[in-house]
Amino acid sequence: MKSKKRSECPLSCSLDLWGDKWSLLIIRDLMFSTKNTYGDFLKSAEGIATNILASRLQSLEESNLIEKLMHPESKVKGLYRLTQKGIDLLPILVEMYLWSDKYFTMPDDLKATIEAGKKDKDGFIKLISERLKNKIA
Amino acid sequence: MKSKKRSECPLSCSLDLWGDKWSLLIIRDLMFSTKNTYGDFLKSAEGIATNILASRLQSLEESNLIEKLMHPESKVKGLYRLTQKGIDLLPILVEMYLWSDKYFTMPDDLKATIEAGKKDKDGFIKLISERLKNKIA
DNA sequence: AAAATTACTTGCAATTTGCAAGTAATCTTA
DNA sequence: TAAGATTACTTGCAAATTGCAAGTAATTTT
Repeated sequence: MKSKKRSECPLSCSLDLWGDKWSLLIIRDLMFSTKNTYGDFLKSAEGIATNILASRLQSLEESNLIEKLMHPESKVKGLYRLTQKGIDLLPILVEMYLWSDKYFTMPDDLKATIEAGKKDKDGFIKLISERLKNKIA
Repeated sequence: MKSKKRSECPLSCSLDLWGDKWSLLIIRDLMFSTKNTYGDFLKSAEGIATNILASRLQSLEESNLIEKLMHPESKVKGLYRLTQKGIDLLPILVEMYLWSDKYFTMPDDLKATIEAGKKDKDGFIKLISERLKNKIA
């Protein structure tokens, strides 16, 4: 949460906001799955600790990458979603997936999606981006 | 250095390799500047600590993102350079710069470069990529 | 009204970071 | 050629962060 920037380098500034081992995984969940609550994120395969999750949600919100809303179905739950600033991280995530595809073995359930992103990157980004934008509107 | 993967998710696996606050800054230096020694990296604006630098150089080398060679001018110095695997991170860094350009103020000395990357992304990536590949060859 | 869910918070041990000082192997200079 | 300067690390230790196990508090369900 406290994070003064280490330099004026934009890359370094970006890393100050979301350059840790967990933040981008939350962004990923919001971007490519239907997860949008605290409990949803907890269930992700990496097994984030509850306190870390709370702290990351807070800092991502402070950085305006995500926002927290009332959950329409429950007063206990919150509902998180990406802001435009968060949606704009999509091209970075896509490039990360494409890099991964080259150097890791891809789980079967992701192969088709990656393949789509590889064949028509701009189209793929636009598609996902629009889908996310509709959630905001 | 010890880092078993948290899940099979390629994004998470990538973050396990270089998803910390320092690794990508070393990659950045190797990619966009002429820095290539331990001392060079130390001088970067962010002020990395000597032990962290040593530890990151080691883990990046273990992940085959960089390699350490003899320095042609001195036996004391080492010379680090990107491997092809490291060079392939370029599109990710470029997207990070483009995102930054939208949400941070860009230092003057970077504006021209970013502008080039924005106008012709693929051309820009190819140019830098070739330049780096020549160092390997 | 009691039990279960959901979203956190708290306490604490273990790991990682950051800082200041070494150290060791070259190089440079007088 | 001996003394000092460079370069690349390593070490020790305090401070910060992480990870885990237990709470807690506000709903929701039964």
